[in-house]
Amino acid sequence: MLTVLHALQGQLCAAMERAFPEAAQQARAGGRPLDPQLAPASKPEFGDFQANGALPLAKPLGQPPRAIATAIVEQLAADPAFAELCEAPQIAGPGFINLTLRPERLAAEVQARLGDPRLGVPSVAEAGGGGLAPVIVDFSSPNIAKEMHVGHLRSTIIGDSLARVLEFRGHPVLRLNHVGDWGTQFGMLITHLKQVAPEALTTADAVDLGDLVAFYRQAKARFDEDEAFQTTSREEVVKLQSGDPISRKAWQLLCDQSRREFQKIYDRLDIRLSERGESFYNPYLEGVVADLDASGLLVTDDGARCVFLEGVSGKDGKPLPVIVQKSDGGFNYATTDLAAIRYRFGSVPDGDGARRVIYVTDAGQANHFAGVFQVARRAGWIPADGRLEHVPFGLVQGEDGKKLKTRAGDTVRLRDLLDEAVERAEADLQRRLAEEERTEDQAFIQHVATTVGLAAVKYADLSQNRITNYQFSFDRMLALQGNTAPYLLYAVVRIAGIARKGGNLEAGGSEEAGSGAPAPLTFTEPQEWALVRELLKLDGVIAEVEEELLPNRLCTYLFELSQVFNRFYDQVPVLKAEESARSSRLALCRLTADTLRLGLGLLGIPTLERM
RNA sequence: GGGGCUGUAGCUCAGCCGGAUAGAGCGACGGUUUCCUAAACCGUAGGUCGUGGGUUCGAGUCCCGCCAGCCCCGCCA
Repeated sequence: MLTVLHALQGQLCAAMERAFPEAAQQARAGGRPLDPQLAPASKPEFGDFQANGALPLAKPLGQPPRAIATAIVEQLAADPAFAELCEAPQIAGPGFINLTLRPERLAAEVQARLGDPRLGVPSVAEAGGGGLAPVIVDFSSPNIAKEMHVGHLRSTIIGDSLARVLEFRGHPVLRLNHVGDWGTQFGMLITHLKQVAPEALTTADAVDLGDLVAFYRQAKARFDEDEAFQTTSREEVVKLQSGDPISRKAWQLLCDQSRREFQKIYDRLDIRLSERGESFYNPYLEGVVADLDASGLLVTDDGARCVFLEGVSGKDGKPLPVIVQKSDGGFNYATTDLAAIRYRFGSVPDGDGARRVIYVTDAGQANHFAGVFQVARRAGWIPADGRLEHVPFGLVQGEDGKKLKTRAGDTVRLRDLLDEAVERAEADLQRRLAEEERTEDQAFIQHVATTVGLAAVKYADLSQNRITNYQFSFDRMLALQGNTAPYLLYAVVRIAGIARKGGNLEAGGSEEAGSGAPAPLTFTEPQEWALVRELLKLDGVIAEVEEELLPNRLCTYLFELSQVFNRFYDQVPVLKAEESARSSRLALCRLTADTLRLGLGLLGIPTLERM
């Protein structure tokens, strides 16, 4: 419906221009051309669109807003292109102009989508031609020698979904896993392992990952207390970063082991990622500092080299620094992040040539990224048309409203959390099968439980506005009613049921064999029209997610679509309908299923035929 | 001390560029099944949008103050 919206926008602007030429000219001269304030109708009874642009004109024109609206409507009515799209506009309330599309236009839009694998969502690749600049989505980013936990869940799921939406829109997307595989933490770990488990540094898988995690914790504790250990650790970092073969080998083994473990999770969640860890940027760190120095941004303070931020003051009103080289000469995470920005926007042989870079990390890093982004901007590393965006998200909390922990008080491992979701989904399914006296084989039960369990975890996370903290609850996410994955999956299953019971969904608008052109779609019931209007919103929703990077907007849409469909399903017969209505209703079912499958697919959620 | 985010129904949350009577789901209460999976549908009750100002034709939405919660703040990431 975006194309219709654009057409109406143009017609409204032209109508306002004709109705109030002087005001329009003045407005243009003032740099603020008249705006019809066209938007989707806020309520179904207002039609499809509303234009509120008459109201703000009342004061400057010295006329009542309804009179202004009337003048605009008169001009609109004189436009044949408008008359073809819309019924006669209604003026309502203080001066809103309500627009309702002609039924045959709506039916034609549905018809067009039935034959379109993209369901009416345009691709930037078609429009812009080749040579599109890549979009980078930086997400997940676990740390080597640590297990993935719930904290990584949000980044992984949100990042994956955003990448899928951008890919669907036709952007070349680089999904980058900026794993923590460098820096002080490795010095600590290697130093500690040399003393307690030297075999881990020379032999693959000599200790298992759980032990490695424990060793890491011990190393961290020693680092915080023991000065001699700190010194040795720092020396170890220097050895690693300068390429000492023994250190490199140990590092490689540890990374490989962790990587295999991460990959199991990614495979389970069907997430594709290219690993490009912090270590990748090691060769560029000195160049970053040199660049900053050359731009005159660098200041040495307390022995550390830093850039002082503009507009951000810390204690005692002093500007806040971003430290890029520590007093011992080492680099830190800010240096690495700066090197990454420079590389990602850099042109192709020595960079990615990206024009949009998106970081999906927790909101706690907002200050850090704001600082790093400012430095990058001042250093001139971001092209004029480049977009650099931090996509923050809130904490995962338990049902007590505190940070999610196990009963024993430990961090919840992602693996365990996914297991539990699948187990609970299976228990629910078994209970339902027993109640309904259905029998299904083990493969079916496993497949449904796995799909529903993982879908529930993903959807619960994605359906919430990411900026707020998110209260994790198995009971709520697996609930069979409400804004949950099972509710949406069930809508798809219902349509699949219609297909199984004899509804030929693939026949397009027509069921008549041999008849070349499809029979025209005819809709009579309000539930049909409600479904038609809902289906046509898809392209606008996708455009919004692409721009705002809020997957919950897509979730809300899919939930509302499912609700409208369930109402239709409940109140309007499909298979038992008279022939002319039957084929049109089957077409609606098919488009609904396709829309739900596509939308859920963009959330990383596969659908089911039966459940 | 400085900065960021959040505050909407009993609970969990939506609310798009400021727009008409603030919306869902859960929970509560009451209905619907000869019919495509009732994992559904229909209805009722439930609100000082933290609070006080301001901007304007119009504010949950924008601006300022205050209160509460969470998070961050020089050489960890």
